[in-house]
Amino acid sequence: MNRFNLENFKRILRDEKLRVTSQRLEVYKYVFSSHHHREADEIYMALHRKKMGVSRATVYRTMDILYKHGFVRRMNIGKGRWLFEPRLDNSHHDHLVCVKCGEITEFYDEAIEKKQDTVAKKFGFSLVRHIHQLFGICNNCKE
Amino acid sequence: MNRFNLENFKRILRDEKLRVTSQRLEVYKYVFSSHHHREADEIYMALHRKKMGVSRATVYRTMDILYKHGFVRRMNIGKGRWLFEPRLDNSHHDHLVCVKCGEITEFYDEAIEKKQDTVAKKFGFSLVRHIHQLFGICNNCKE
DNA sequence: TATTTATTGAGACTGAGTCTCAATTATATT
DNA sequence: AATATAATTGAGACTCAGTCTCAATAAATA
Repeated sequence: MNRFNLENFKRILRDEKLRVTSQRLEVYKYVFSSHHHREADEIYMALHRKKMGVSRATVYRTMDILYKHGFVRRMNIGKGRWLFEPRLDNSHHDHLVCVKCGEITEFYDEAIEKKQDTVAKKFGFSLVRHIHQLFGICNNCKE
Repeated sequence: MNRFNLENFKRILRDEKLRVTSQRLEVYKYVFSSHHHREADEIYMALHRKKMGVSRATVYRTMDILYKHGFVRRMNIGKGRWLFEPRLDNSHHDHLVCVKCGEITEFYDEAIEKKQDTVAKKFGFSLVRHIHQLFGICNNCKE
């Protein structure tokens, strides 16, 4: 069973003495309605179009909460922009990004994960998190 | 011998029909005067303090040229900011970043590099480049 | 239900980076 | 060397994703 469901989101809000507001729930529902990787502004615009009455500031604030509690992952895509990805399951993975069409493919490689721990240990680091993105040209974009 | 020396920078400018200006050379010299990882604005401010007469726009434009020709690597550090790193040798490496003090340690792991190629091939990607950063707490910051 | 206090939202603000265009200057041409 | 040509420069306006403000609103609590 997935930790990152709506009930757990509400529980965390209560535990943190944050209020369970309709705006926060709308943001959660939109982000978790698909596997899509989305930008914050995209989320704001979508809710705005649907007349959900959620302001830009609230979208950003809610995405911070979701991020801090591990509900979403965040990818830096340059120029100060983030791509958010809902954790629909608990699994960790990294990304392959097509530099032509922007398509994102997820991958997970046990050997790489283990090697990272080895490297960190060698330099006396306690690993907290990592970023691993491979950029290339996907099959569809090769002519 | 390092490809990324001043003479090669000048040669590339000429080959690309770009002019060899004193401003471009000043930026190059500052970036290649140490191993430091620097932000574009830091480079601008340093040259400004030294009264080198290089504008912010020119610093950014020159960093683009250096980046496009592989003279510097670029790390996205969030909020639309980049950290540039001179390639004082030809070697590729990735980074360990301390989340407390910001210290950056370079690492290179042959096995990880090879595994990346395998992963890319599996998904039909032609690898262009990659980002691999490990975040943790360094020895000095553990109390 | 009244009270308390976190949350919201319109819009101003931030700041790294980009762009504009007249003045400057590196090259090419003579 | 002088002139012509066209790339480059720089001051400062602009961009725009994201942040902040603060009066109004609405959860939670008594």
